[in-house]
Parts: sequence; C-alpha cells; structure tokens
Amino acid sequence: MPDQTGSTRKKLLDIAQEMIQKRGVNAVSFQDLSDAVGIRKASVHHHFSSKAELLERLTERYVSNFEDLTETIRQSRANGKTKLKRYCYLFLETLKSGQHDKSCLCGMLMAEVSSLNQPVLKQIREFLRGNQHVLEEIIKDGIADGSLRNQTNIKSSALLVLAALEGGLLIARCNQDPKQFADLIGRIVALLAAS
Amino acid sequence: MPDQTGSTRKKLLDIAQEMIQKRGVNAVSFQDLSDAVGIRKASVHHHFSSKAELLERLTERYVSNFEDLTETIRQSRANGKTKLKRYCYLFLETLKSGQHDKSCLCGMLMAEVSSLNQPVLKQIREFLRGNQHVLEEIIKDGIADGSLRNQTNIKSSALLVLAALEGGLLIARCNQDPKQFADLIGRIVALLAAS
DNA sequence: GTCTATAGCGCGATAGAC
DNA sequence: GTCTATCGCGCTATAGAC
Repeated sequence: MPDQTGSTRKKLLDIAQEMIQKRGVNAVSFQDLSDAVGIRKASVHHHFSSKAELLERLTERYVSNFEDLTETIRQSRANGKTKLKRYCYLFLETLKSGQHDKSCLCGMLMAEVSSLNQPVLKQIREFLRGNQHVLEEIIKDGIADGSLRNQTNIKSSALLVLAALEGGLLIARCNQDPKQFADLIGRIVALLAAS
Repeated sequence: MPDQTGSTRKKLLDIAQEMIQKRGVNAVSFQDLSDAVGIRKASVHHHFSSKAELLERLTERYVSNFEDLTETIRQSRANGKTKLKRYCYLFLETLKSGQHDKSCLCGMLMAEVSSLNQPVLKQIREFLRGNQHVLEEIIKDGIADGSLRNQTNIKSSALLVLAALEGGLLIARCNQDPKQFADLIGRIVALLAAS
C-alpha cells in the first residue's frame, strides 16, 4: 500500500515534471510548485526533504515510466519499422502535449548536468543506456523482418536516433513548430528503412 | 576602432560563454564572472547594463563566429562528404575543448528557452536557420559531386544532422565520452554517404 | 573603469504551533 | 499534513566615491 501520504506528493511530482520539462530545473522553485498545488512553500519539505531529493524521485519515476512505454513497443507484434515509428512518436507526444513547450525531462537535465547530484546523474545515464538498448533491439527486429536496412553499426544507429530525437525536440520547441519535429521523424525512419 | 573600453569586456564575454556552455545560463551569475576575471561584481554592469544585455551580445558574437566557420567550410574545395565531416567536427571540437564538459552555446540556450528574451530567441532561431541552410548546401554539393547519396528530402536531412549533433553533444557530455560523439559523427556521414 | 555599500527580492531550508 | 515565521544566503541592479 504505497502512497499513504496522500495525493499531494503525486501532484507535486506531476507539476514539477511539467515545469522542469518546460523551463529546466534551475528555473523552477519550491514556491512555483507550492503555488501550483495550493499549499505553502514550507509544506513541500514534508513530502521531499530537499530539492535534490525531489529531483531524484522525479527522475526515478520518469525513467521507470519511459522504460515501460518503450518495452511495450519493443515487445509488440509490429515489424521493426513500425516499432521505430512508434518509439519516435513517444517524443512527438511530449512536444505536442500542453503548449508545445515541453521537452524530454532527461534531455532538459542533460543540459543542466552540472547542477545535478550523482544519484540523478546515474539515473539519466541509465535512461540513455536503456533507450539505446531498446533502439538496438528494434533495429535488429527490423533487419530480421526486412523492414529496415541491413547494417553493421547498430549501436551507432541507435545513438543517432536518440540524439536526433533529443536534439530535435529542443530545436522544434525553439521554433514552436511540432511539424518540423514530425518531418524529422519521417527522415529518421526513411533513412533506416529498407530500400 | 572598436573595443575602446579595453579587454575586460572581451574577457567577460569569453568567460560567460565558457561557463554557460558548461552550466547553462541560469547557473551562471555576475559573481561567477567577476570572480573569474578579477573585478568586482558591480563592475560588470559598466560593460553590460543587465544580464539580458550580456546574453544578447554573447549570442550575437557566437552566432556570427559560427557562421564564419561554417561558411568557410561550405566554400572550400573539398567534396560534399568531406565538408559534412568538417562541419560535424566543429561540434566535436566544442566537446573536446576544456574538460569535455562544454556543449554548443545555442543548444544550451534552447534548453533554457523560457528564460530568454525576444532578441536572444531571435538570434538562436537565426542560428538554427543558418545552420540548416549551410547543411542543405553541403548536401547538395555532395549529391552533385557523387560523394553523398541522392535524395529528395534535403531540408529534413539537414535538420536531422543538426538535431543529432545538438542532441549528441548533450548525450556524450552526460556520459563523459567524446568517443561516443565521434562514433555518432561517423554514423551520420555514413548514412548520408553514397553507397 | 573599478570600487564600496546597499537596496530589494527570491531562494532552499528549518523550527515549532496546530 | 499544513501552517506561520524566520534564518542565512545569493541574486540582479543601483548610487555614488575615487
């Protein structure tokens, strides 16, 4: 029976995630969070002893949720090319949610990496490693079923896809242009697709 | 005869650029800058009336310098594939300079876009537009000289390269692994190269 | 061009009442 | 679990002496 402390904790995590995805961790304060959920600033410390701890719990949850989503795609019955497309759409949905001003939480934290402690840094690296691995598996599936181009550098291709998605999110948000990001996804898939 | 105010202004711009590339704009203060150049915090305001103005001048200089570098590559005699490689190496040099902890200034600002004013935002979009354009020209050159793969979606390919480089910088820095970024460049070039 | 001094504010965090 | 009150600090920015 987790979460005996009620839903304020979840509300805090939810609003913290949204705000950090929009502004970055150094532009979000306890005051911002407490205002948004309707409690006082000091009360936030009842749920999270420090800003660092809040960030650890938040990253933990985000990485875990993302792993569930990607694992579902990986294990689906679709061919590799379709899985790759679905994987990319996870990032597009991030951008399209809200006012087209949200990026990947881990992408934001990667930019502000010098402000993070070791536990959070470790989780972000786990996020990167895990996503690269899922992409490798998807690409292998695609090669096996003939939907994706045969290639030897699967690891590098996976990195390329992940880097393009993270960078593309920042670029498309800066231009306030989700269509640009959709075009990017189309190009990623086309370049890896079988000819 | 510019710069009659002496070199303190340049030192401030230099150290501000380095620190923002490492930490992000919201993690760099006037105190940090004045400490680094050996003057008092209040004296910074003699050179830049506000933090926003400092950032405007800094972005101006960075985008202008980067345009010079990319234009030189574009107009060189090399074939398209070599130009593309050289273009990517500009980003690798950023990462390798210092302690492998610097990213592209505009990439950092894209993450913290909600903290920027309109003039700076405009310059970052100019950076993006300009780099996409240079990449388009390089790809066209490569198709014409036979070193790069023929394709119709040149605009999207240019975006893909830029997004992968910006995202790849953040990822490789997070993993403290410049070699990972070098691998990424290899994969980018290989995927666009003629078969 | 740099200095000291300070205003005014927001930050994360803590103590202790209810 | 939330509150009020407060501490100590860092921030951007300004005023005015040298």
